[in-house]
Amino acid sequence: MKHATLADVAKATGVSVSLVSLVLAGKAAKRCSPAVESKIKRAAKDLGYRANRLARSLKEQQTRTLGMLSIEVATTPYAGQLLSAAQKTARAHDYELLFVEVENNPKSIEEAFGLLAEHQVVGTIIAAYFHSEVKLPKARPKNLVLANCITRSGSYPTIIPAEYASYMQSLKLLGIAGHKHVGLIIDEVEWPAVEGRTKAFLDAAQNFDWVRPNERIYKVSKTIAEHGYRATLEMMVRDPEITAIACYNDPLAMGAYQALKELRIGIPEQVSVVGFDDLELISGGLRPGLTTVRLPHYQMGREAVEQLIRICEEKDEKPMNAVEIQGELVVRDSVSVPRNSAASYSSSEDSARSNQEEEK
Amino acid sequence: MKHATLADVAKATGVSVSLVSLVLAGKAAKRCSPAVESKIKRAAKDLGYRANRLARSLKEQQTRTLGMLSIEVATTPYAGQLLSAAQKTARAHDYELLFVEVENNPKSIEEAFGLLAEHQVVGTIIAAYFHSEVKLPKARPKNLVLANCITRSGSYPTIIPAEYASYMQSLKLLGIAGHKHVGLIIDEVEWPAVEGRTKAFLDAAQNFDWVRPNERIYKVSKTIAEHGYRATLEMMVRDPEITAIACYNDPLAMGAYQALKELRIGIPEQVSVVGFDDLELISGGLRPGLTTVRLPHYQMGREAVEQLIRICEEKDEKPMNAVEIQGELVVRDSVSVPRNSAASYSSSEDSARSNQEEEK
DNA sequence: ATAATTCAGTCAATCGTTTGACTAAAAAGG
DNA sequence: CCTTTTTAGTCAAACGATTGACTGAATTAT
Repeated sequence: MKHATLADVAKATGVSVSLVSLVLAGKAAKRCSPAVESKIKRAAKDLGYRANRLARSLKEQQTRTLGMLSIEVATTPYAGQLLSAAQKTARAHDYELLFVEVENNPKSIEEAFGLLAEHQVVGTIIAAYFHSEVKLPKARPKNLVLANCITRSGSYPTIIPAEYASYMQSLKLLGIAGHKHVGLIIDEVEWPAVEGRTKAFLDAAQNFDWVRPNERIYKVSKTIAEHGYRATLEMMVRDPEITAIACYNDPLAMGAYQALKELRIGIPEQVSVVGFDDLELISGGLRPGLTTVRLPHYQMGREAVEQLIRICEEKDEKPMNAVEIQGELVVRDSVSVPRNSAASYSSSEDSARSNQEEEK
Repeated sequence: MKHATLADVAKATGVSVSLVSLVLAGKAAKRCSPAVESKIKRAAKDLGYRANRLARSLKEQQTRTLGMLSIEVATTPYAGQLLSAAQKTARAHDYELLFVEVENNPKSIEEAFGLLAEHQVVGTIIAAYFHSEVKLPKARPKNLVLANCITRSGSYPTIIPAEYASYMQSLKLLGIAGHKHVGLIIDEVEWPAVEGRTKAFLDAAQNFDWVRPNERIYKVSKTIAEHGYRATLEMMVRDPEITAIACYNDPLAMGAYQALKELRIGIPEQVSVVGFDDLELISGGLRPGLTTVRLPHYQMGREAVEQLIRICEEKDEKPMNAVEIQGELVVRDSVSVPRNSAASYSSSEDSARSNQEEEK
């Protein structure tokens, strides 16, 4: 059963297609008598009339569809946030989202661009799941916004997390609490995110007079719990003065917890821990709850789409280049003031006290 | 700069629009000389011609767009899998995915249906992020497939996880290992998933002669680590004979780990643990690695789209109703044979041995 | 009474693509 | 040489919605 068209409504009402179109679009100013108008509206409703957007867009030479290019986005926990925000925001402006997943290479992206072109999208968002760099093909659509990624092959409006400022929030918390011996566990690969957070660490160290910060940066090859565990073990044995561990992300912090618990080091009584990302599953699931920073994936999705729509509708006077969105410090229970003295940690169980304290 | 159209290519080549269309569609059988044909193809390439799908679909009275209705899907870690699979599968068949997120109520779904109708989608998938029930509005699109959810308001092709069989795999592992005292931590809400997994537990109990299974089901109001922690604490204190804990999902298992570690109960030497879902962040991050079951989100997405396309193209002889997809047992290190004797657990630290053993 | 204006609509072209029907010229057949 | 067939194309209608230009009747103004 095909959908009702304007012609169907017109026939049912006994008027011309034009009039039905005008009335349903609310543009029948003085062209239609109230009686006929309501008759048309009734018939449209009865027939379940829905405008055919293909036809409309063809005539208007303009769709209301946005392309959403996701770079391998779909397999990560954050992905949904951004996508969800993008879709809802688009919807709120009466735009639709054509979702395409691509790989992070110019060829795959070019192919997707072509597809989107066939669908006459008016604008395109490229979103990555972690703050990364993307290489674009030579042929590019005209309205393009980047979310959570950057590119050197051109200058486009870009929405990225404020790595430095966001991370600084949790580091400041450590600094204010009085920590002087802080270790950092971070990815060895020089992502933009790594750069910003490392700089934040070093600046915080300077501001708060942290001791030997450069020697206390532990690099890992994968930012997963396992590596956080190993790095923490190494850190605490080599450098028992440390009273706080800043982790590049929550999975690393999860590993840090495991190492600290194994060493019978109380969190946060003996060592404070901060993470990054606020993966609720981890940060909310750990005991004690992990103090971390929530990255604004939802806002990034929203901002990106709003920006894109502004560009598409040419409401944008001066297209800005990169907007940084600040994360939000989520305070749970993994940070306290530093303990007084340095302990000597080995695998011995001299201080199982910490766990006792937790239980009371 | 508008896109090149058939007319542009025709003008550039000096032939009619029809011929260009025919040639580019490969339907110019005996209607075109080889010379002209290659001239047309050249011009099309040079101009970067891309067919306008709106116009094509309008003419053909048929799009190649599928609607993807996600029920609050986008905020969960699994979401991406399903979505990614769906998009890639659609792409592989030259279909596009129009992504819309909805709430799980008939009104929101009806609104989305309307939108999709305007875009003339040929088929629709409704996907939920956990195996749940959805209520549909009266008005429904004709080609509809459900993924990871069921409905009582009609009969549609449905792709759902095989809860019973999937969960049974991990329970069987416990049974074969020789466990007789197994506890279950499960959601108190009667989702389809809860039903299937509870039945699997009871059947496994029967098959393997587990002791008092009915008394060993612990219900939680939220399936998060915190509640798994509390349930495990209660379970182990009230019922110290237990040698294995089956958890409804991985976050609960994460909580179980925390409780067991706090009680100084070694995993898996003293108590084995199994989870469900295989949230890599948790299952791969815990120490020891959590043995769990991976739900086939990727396959569900793929199957759903393939099924839908088959229906749309009417290749489907007898439309099947519900297809259950089996999960995959992921064996890590949280299961071993049961310890010999029941210990008495309190918060005392008599058996810190377990942790020692792990480290050697 | 006539002209001007308003009212209540209709007409027709257009967007880009597809495709069955048509045609003019060339080639083949008798 | 005339007919038939093939080759190499063109024509035109259609899909559904939009909208400026138009029209015929009724109302108002002069």
